Amino acid sequence: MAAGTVLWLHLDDDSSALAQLANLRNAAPKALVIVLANKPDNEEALTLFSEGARAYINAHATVANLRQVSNVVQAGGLWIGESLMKRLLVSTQTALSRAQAIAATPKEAARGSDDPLAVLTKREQEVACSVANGSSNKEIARQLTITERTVKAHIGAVFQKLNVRDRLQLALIVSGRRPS
Amino acid sequence: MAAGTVLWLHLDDDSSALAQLANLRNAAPKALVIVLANKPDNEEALTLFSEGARAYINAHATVANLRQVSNVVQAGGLWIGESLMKRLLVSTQTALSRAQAIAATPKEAARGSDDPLAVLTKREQEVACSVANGSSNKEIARQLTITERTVKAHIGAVFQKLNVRDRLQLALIVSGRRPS
DNA sequence: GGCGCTATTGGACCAAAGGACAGTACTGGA
DNA sequence: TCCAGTACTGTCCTTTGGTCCAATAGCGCC
Repeated sequence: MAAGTVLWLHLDDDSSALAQLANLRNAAPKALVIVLANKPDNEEALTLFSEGARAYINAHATVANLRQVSNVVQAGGLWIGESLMKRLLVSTQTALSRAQAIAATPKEAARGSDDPLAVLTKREQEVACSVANGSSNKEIARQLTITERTVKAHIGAVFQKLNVRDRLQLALIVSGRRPS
Repeated sequence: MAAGTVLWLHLDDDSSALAQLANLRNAAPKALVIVLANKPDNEEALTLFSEGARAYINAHATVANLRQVSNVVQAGGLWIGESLMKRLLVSTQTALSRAQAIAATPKEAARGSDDPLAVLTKREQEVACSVANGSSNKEIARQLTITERTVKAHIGAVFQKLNVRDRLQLALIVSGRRPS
């Protein structure tokens, strides 16, 4: 397999993305791998980039987009989707400050020193806390006297910002932060 | 300034690189900024990327290289030098694995005082722990090589025994906290 | 053998959760 | 004044989660 060859890896949802990429890169270490994900996820993207992926993109992207990505990768670049970019940079920041925190004060690192809820708006923090207390959307709606729909909107925003897929994972993050 | 315009920012060694970029991006928020550094530095690069730079490269690179980078950026890509890439990914990795470790440990928290899981059968404890780790029914089914249906059966039994109404409250209990 | 507990699965059914796509309204800057 | 961010609401639709009823099978025990 010559260097410069571009390979497209369409992720199979049924097994570990990392394993799939690792396999492929084992077989063709020098290929430039573009990963197509059915359900793009920031964490997954990071993991895959660290395994040597050169691009990570929604499998349902337009042909034009795919061609563009291919061009970038062939030219030696790294493709990070527009939407991913912003958040990736944010998380890179926190990852860095965390890494630094670990190096500086390993004691604090054990408890997660920075507040993951900091990126959330006031309202988002409210719903996030309620979710973490085990409330249902309906209950939260009643609590805050807003529609269940609005609760979902806030929760959806929180999921994106904290990069979790459901309320349970959100609860784990929030309660891990404040073991009261 | 139209989106898609590429700007080359040759860093002045005498003032803060971040400030220089911030200025430029203020003036042209939508431009794609390629940063040229006389003395490339990974830390600096990260800072600049988080400020919205699209590429960071040695100012003394060959013309061919610069053209290549330009192509990548114009196509919407991100250019990250080889060494930086490696470094960036490593720190991301450690942060990730740490986050995962935190997310995966609530199980142990429950082991200190009396274990509410004691009333559960072995299998029920297994699914309860998986639930508390944020896994979906489908994932648990795969993990234990049983049907999703069976997972539901176990979970239902757990709900009754622990007197909770859903997986989130179960997770909170297993994590050693009380749902309010 | 019969009883109870555990583990497993099926089908049907309904509620909750969450995404996609849109839209209105207010506010604090540049 | 225009713009970005925040808060809020709507509809449609798909996926998950959870419950009910029902069944088969292994295991230890009296």
